[in-house]
Amino acid sequence: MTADKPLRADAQRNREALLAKAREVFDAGDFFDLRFDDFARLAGVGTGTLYRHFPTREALAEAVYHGEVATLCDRARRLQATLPAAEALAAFLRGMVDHIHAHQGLARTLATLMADRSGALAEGSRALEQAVTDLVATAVRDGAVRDDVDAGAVMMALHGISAAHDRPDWRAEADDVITLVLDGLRRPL
Amino acid sequence: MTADKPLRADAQRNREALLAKAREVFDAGDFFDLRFDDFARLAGVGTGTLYRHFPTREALAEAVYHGEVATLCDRARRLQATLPAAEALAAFLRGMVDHIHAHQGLARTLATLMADRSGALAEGSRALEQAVTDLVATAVRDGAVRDDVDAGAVMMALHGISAAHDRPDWRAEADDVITLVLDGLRRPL
DNA sequence: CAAAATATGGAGGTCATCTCCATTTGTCAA
DNA sequence: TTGACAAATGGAGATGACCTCCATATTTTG
Repeated sequence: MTADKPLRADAQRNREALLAKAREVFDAGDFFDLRFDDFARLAGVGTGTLYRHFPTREALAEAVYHGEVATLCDRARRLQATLPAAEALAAFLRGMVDHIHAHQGLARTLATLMADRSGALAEGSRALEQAVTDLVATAVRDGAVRDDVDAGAVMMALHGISAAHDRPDWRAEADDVITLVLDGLRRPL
Repeated sequence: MTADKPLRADAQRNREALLAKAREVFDAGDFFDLRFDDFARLAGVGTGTLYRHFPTREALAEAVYHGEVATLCDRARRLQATLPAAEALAAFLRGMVDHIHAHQGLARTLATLMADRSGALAEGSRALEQAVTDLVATAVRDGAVRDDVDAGAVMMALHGISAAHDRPDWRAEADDVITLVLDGLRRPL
C-alpha cells in the first residue's frame, strides 16, 4: 500500500508539486475560493494531470492529511518511549492542540473537506487512532487511567476540537477540553 | 427578528412545505444526492420559489437547525427548573446524545453543511450555547462544578460528538465523552 | 371589485467540474 | 545511442448543477 505502482519520474514530480502547493493553499485558507482547475495551473500542471493524481478535492486533502498523521504518530511513539504513560498521553494531547493551532488554516480546510463525505478521513485517521489507543491502553495498564472508557471517546473530543475551528476563543476552549478529558480519565469514579 | 415581514398566505404555505420536506430529506440522509432544483420539485414548488425563501443549502439547513435548537433550549430550561444544577447539566448532556442519536441523519446533514462555511451555524447555536452556559454557571454557583473551565469547552465536546457521526461505535463513544466531561468538570483538582 | 402589491415557476444563461485523446516525455532492450 | 513501447501530459470542450429573471398568477387592500 506504500508503493502501489512504481510511478514514472515526471509523474512523481508533478504529484509532489501538487501536494506541496496544496499544503500551501490549504494553510493560507484560500482553497475554497479557488476553482479546482485553477489550482492545477497554480501548481504548474494541466487539469488532466491534476485529476489523474487526485480525482477530487477530498482525495487531495486525504493525501495531505496522511502526512500530518504520520508526523503526529511519530510524536506519539517518541513520547510513549520516553515518558510515563499518563504523562505521555497528556503531552500528546496538549501537543495536538499546539499542532492544530500552528496550522489553523490547514486544520480548518481538512476538517471542512472531511465533513463533506463520511469516512474520507476515517481511513486516514486510522493510524492516528491507533496511536491514541496505544497511549490510553498503556496508561490504563499503569493504573493511571480508568478502564471503563474507550479511547474512541478521546478521538471524538479531538475531532470536536479540530472541527470547531471557527470559535472565537478556540485556543483556550481547546485546552479546556483536554483538561476535562484528562481529569475525567483520571477519575475511576 | 421573529416576525420580519408579514408573509403572504401562499408564501407562508410554501415556506412550511419546504421546511417540512427538508426535515424529511435531511433525516433520510439523501440531501446530498439531490440537485437543489430537484429538491424544489420534491417539495412541490418552483426553483425560483425555493431560492427566494432559501438562497442556499446552508440557509435551508440553518432554518431547520433553528427548530432543533429551540426544542433543545426548552428542554434545558425545563431541566434547570426542576433539578439540582449538577443533575440538570448531566441530564441535559445525556439527553443531547439521545436526541442526536434519534435524529442521526439530520444531525449528520447539519454537521456537514455547517462545516462547509464558518459561522453559518454559529449564529444559530447562540441560543444553545447560552443554555449550556447557564446550566454550567448554575452548577458552578452550587459548587458542584469547577470554575476554571469555560462552558465553551462543553460546546466543543458536543460539537465533536455530532461531527463524528460516522464512527462505527458512535453511541457508546458519545456517552463516554459525556462521562469524561462530567467527571472532569466535577473534579476541582 | 379593481388596482396594487406580492409571490410564483421554470426556461435558459453561466460557470465549475471532469473527460478525452493527440501529443509529449520517459524507460528500457538491443 | 537509438528505436519502440509505455506512461503521462495538458487543455479544449462536453456536461450538468446552480441561480436569475420576468411574464404570469395569486393575495391583499381600499
